[in-house]
Amino acid sequence: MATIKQVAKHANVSVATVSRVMNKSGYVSEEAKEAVEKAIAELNYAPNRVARSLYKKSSNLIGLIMPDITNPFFPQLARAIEDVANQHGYQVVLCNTDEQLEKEQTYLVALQTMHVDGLIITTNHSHNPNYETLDLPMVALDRIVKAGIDAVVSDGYEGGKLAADTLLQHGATRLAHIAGPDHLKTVKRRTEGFVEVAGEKLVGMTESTFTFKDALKASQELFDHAWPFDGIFAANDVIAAAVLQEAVRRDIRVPEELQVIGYDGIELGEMTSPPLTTIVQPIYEMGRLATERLLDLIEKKDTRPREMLLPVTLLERHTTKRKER
Amino acid sequence: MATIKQVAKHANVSVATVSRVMNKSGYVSEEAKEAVEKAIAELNYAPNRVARSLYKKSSNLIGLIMPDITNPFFPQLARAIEDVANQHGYQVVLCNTDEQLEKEQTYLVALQTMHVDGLIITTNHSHNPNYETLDLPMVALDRIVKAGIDAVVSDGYEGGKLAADTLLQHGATRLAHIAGPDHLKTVKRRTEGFVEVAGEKLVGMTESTFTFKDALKASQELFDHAWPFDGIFAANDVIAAAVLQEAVRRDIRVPEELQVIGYDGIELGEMTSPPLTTIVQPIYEMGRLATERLLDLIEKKDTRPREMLLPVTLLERHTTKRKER
DNA sequence: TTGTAAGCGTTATCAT
DNA sequence: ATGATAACGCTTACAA
Repeated sequence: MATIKQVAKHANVSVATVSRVMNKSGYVSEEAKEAVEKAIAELNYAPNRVARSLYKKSSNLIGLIMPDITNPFFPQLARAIEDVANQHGYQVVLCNTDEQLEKEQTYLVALQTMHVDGLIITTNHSHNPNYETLDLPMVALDRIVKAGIDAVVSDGYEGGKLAADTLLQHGATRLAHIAGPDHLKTVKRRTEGFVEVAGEKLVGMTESTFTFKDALKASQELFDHAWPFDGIFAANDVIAAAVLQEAVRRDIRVPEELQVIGYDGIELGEMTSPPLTTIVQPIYEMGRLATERLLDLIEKKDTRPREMLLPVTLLERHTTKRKER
Repeated sequence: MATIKQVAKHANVSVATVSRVMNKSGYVSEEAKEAVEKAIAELNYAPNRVARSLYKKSSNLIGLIMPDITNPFFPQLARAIEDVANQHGYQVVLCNTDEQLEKEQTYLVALQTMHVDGLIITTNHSHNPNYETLDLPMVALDRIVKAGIDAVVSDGYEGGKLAADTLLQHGATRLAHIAGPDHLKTVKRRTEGFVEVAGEKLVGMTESTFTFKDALKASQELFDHAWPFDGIFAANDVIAAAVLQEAVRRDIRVPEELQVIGYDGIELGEMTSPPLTTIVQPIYEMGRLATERLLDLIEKKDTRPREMLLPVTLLERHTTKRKER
């Protein structure tokens, strides 16, 4: 790769002049400009971002810290983030923490020493002392790290209520629920909302992680102990898929005998049989918003509100009945 | 963040000495070493990777170029890559190209100017002139870029044959197939293998992209035009899921009336009803191998073979019958 | 064993 | 309008 020095020599000007035309800063004669541009083209020059980083203390890199890209909720988020970052000339460094504090810690210093300009974090360790001392622009996504750190999340509480409402309105009278991991506050909200409106109608409830295996086990337990119920809300779509699978194994007809509603709106829900009714979070939108917010923070345009609570919607596919009346 | 200069002052030595203890290079007295280590601890010093990059012309960054992380085949790959990269002190920057030559091009220069040490590419543009001129270590993954570039792929041809064999052995007599996009050579191999052993028994065949919507459309067409058949092989698991969904919509019992086999072995296959029998590629393994190979290339330990063809296995879940006899 | 200083490729200040 | 040059934080000859 050519350097600015070579370009300068080639164009018979100084490096300062080359820098000026690259950055459109300061005065430069038409003549010089043309010579430089010609040299740049001929040498196929592109400025060395590492050198620029060193001087400017800014790398146009953002760090993306998530539990596990393999969890089907995250790829869409990552995609959104990468899209808008890229549109603004930033690249993203991907980090999978498996929710382990130690990995998180290691990444944090790696990211810091490479001078990323900001961080997007999807993590639960609100108590992680690291984030407090860190003075990097950052925004939490789908999780709330702590007051004082920007966050974008969707309205799980409303989502839970919406799920219960829907089930009830579609004629269900005995409701069940599989909650998500207890330590995820944003997920817990879904359960709270659901329980709130389900009230007396709630006849069974258990908990599961977001892996399919665990979800299957939880489903089986629930069917064993709490059956019969005619409406069930799962804390995410993966769990809902497990419920569905277990239901067909038991020859329970969905939605005639049992209606099921998932949560998230990931593509998986489209692929089950029957296709899954679900509460959709605007996942891509969340990623987009978080990244735009981060970029604003980085560029010191610290304007918009600090926490964004996005609305959630019902997507009726075929695991709920067509609305009565 | 503290700099090496501050550490030096704090420890009453020169920056050279600090550098020596950081890198365990050259001589340094026990005394000095201790003083430096103490200073490092006290100032919480971590060397600036940008500065180091500039001097060493190596960033400990690797670029990961893939079509779309949102496609369920890729997250596992990305995870594997990130895992082994991380174990070796490298970070990965994620790039989604949507298979667009132009985006690919843009990323390539961005990555190059930030001095990534190597590239892992999952792309089809074998004719992309960019890769030829680029002199960066790189390995192609799941795709073959061109002779001369390292690649790790799995044995699609054997996979296709295995699928046909299995269907036949399990009593199917009228075979159908939905192929993947024509421009993906590694995917085409699956079709070739399948067709090879299906022979006369092949009664219907069509083609689809890897999006679920398209796959559903293709399935419907196939059912409309080629029915009846009692065994079908889909070029990947997403297409297989579409076939499954369409089959239940038509009240075709799987596997009694129709056996289906997918390809890839992604988690989705576990979540369908019934769970999908599939040809599994060792996805994580492929990512791991590719990355290890890349790291070897980067570190000039250019030893192992240049192309790796990984074996594929049959995972019998419930869309095929239990073996007869 | 240790320190001085050049150099990595930029940007920006300050003369001219 | 342009060119020298210091500075960014590090590594590594080379000298001492």
